[in-house]
Amino acid sequence: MPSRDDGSAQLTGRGAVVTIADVAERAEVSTSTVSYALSGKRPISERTRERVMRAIADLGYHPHAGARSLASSQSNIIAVMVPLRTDMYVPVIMEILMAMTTAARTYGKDILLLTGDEGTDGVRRVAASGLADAALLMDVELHDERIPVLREISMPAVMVGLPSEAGELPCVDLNFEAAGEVCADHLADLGHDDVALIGVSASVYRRHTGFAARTVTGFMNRARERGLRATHRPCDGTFDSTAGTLTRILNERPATSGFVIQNEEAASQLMSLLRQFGRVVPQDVSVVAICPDQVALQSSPRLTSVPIPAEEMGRGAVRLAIMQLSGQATAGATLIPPRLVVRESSGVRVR
Amino acid sequence: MPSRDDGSAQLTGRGAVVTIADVAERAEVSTSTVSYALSGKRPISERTRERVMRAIADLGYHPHAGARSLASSQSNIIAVMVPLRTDMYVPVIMEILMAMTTAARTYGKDILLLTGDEGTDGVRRVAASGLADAALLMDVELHDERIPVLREISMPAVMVGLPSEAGELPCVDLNFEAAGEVCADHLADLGHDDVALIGVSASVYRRHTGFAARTVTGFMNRARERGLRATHRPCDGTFDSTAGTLTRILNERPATSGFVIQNEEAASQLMSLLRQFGRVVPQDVSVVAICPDQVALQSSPRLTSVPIPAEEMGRGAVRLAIMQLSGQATAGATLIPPRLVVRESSGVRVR
DNA sequence: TTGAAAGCGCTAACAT
DNA sequence: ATGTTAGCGCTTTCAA
Repeated sequence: MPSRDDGSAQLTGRGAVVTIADVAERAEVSTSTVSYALSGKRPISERTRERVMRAIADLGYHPHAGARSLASSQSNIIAVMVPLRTDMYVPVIMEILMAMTTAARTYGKDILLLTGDEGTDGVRRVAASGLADAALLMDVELHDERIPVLREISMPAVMVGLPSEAGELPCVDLNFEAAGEVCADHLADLGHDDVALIGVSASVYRRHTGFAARTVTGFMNRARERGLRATHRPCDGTFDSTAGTLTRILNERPATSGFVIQNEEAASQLMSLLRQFGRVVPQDVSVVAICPDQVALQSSPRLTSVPIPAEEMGRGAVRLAIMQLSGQATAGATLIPPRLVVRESSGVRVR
Repeated sequence: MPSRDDGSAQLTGRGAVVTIADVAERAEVSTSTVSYALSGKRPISERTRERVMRAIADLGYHPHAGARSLASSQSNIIAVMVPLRTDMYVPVIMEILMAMTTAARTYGKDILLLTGDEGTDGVRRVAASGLADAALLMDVELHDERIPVLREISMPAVMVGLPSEAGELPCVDLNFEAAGEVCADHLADLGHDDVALIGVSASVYRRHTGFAARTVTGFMNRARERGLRATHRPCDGTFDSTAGTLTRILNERPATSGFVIQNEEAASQLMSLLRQFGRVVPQDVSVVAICPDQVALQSSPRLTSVPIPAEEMGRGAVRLAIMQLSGQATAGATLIPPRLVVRESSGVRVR
């Protein structure tokens, strides 16, 4: 390799390679001083620090990530594993992912993307190769095979979702059980006594993906406590499925005047169908959705909803990972309390 | 730092650190032999290779990513920049992203996620720090500020989308102009002579995000060539907007019997509205959508559509990046030809 | 408050 | 076909 002190530009991928030695030379200090000025791990005189910073700016220096990771055994990379086939609504996944990426940058970390089909080997690989120093797992299942692996490799990890055997592993999720309760309460408060929950597809319930079942539990229990007649139906999100589900509910219980819908695809379809069936919202029936704001706002009328706090979940997961990285304890589940936003789709029952 | 030859397990993040030296010792070869056995950059006898592979498996060895990147100036990481606020339909972005991640792994690469709000500095940073050795830019705009940066840092890069000043930079996209043509042709072939394109929100057209305008161009030109009366309307995806757009079209041109819709949110709404307005699809009107299959399939009736080849776009972008990394030329645009899938929403015009 | 220098684990000449 | 070894650019003792 050509020596660098001839001042010629390098034609490698990195362009002109500026090293810490270059910075040290220009600032007339040692390389360790530059390193410490950057990390703050030992006191540096104000005068020296300024000279160093100046040199860094002048030369456009960026520390080499690989060298840093080799010397410090810290990659400053957080791996995020996203299942290929997920139970969650894709825009929510995306929003969480972006929130994670943004949050990670505020801690000087970057996000590495892993697909679920790399499976447990993916986690092992990035851990063993030192590629990442923490892992975030999205859309975890009740019995997730990645959980034992996480324990085994003892790498800081946070899960988005609520598995049953989380044990000491930290996780972040919306409190879906409380969300179900909030919805039941809202409808009960408005005087509705015959209510129905339209949920996600039956296959999701079968796969035991925590969140779906938890909403049902919260909703049904609270409905019973409030003395409501309540029922629950899955729905796979196609128009025909939504139409079938609604038809059956209205046939079996024509008096149903309150709906909770936890299915982003079906939400807007439900509104069209109610209109088509001659039910005016919110005069005849009230609808409460558990969905991202975007979905609630593009329906007509705009939906009263419990929003999915995607941004908060992403940010929270990163924060927990960073805490673990700095040795702080973070065990247990962080359940975000639901928030009810009342819009135009719910109102007092008119008899 | 404690020496490793005392056999004690390390309690760092990486657990028991297995190095190439450990593998070499166990296989009774030199470290370079292990390295070459892994990279294939020089011939290794079958017997030796087997011993090495055996040792690697026995010890559970994974090369240290940082060390590798330092020694080889190749990080094996590809950065992907996704805009925070995008014009594209989010599930499509996600599918492209996942396809990229999966494709990258087949080349032994990993994907690093960058948000658009890191802006041009983000690209500079990952390039200068050697964090990534190629960049993929999603949802590029017609005049994208990241393009000059890409040139300046001379890092292999591929764009998803079709900017106007692409120059020699490779990009991948669906041929939206041809997609517009295909839709016009399909409707013309079915005997429709009064047709309308319902597009994305006006703000997207204003932002000049290539794809939207290109579809309109292809559609309008081909419609004219085929002697159709054609019109074009933006739509922002809310139910009220879709209803308004449709109402206006039907008021101004009651004879309109062919619709092209390039708006995922509005597609299912449009079907409900047509039903509500008493138009039977496909007997009274035909609808062709430019949208992902998932959207086409969850509508009722299922939509004739030009699918967005998300998976192909993601895979193609990675392939082009890999080609550049290995020194092959890849200049210019790769426009994926549209495919028309006829389903139940289009049929011969009945007068 | 600062400097000198020994690695971190790997790759790629340069040997043989 | 294989071994030896000099770095890659940084962090972090150990010294001063």
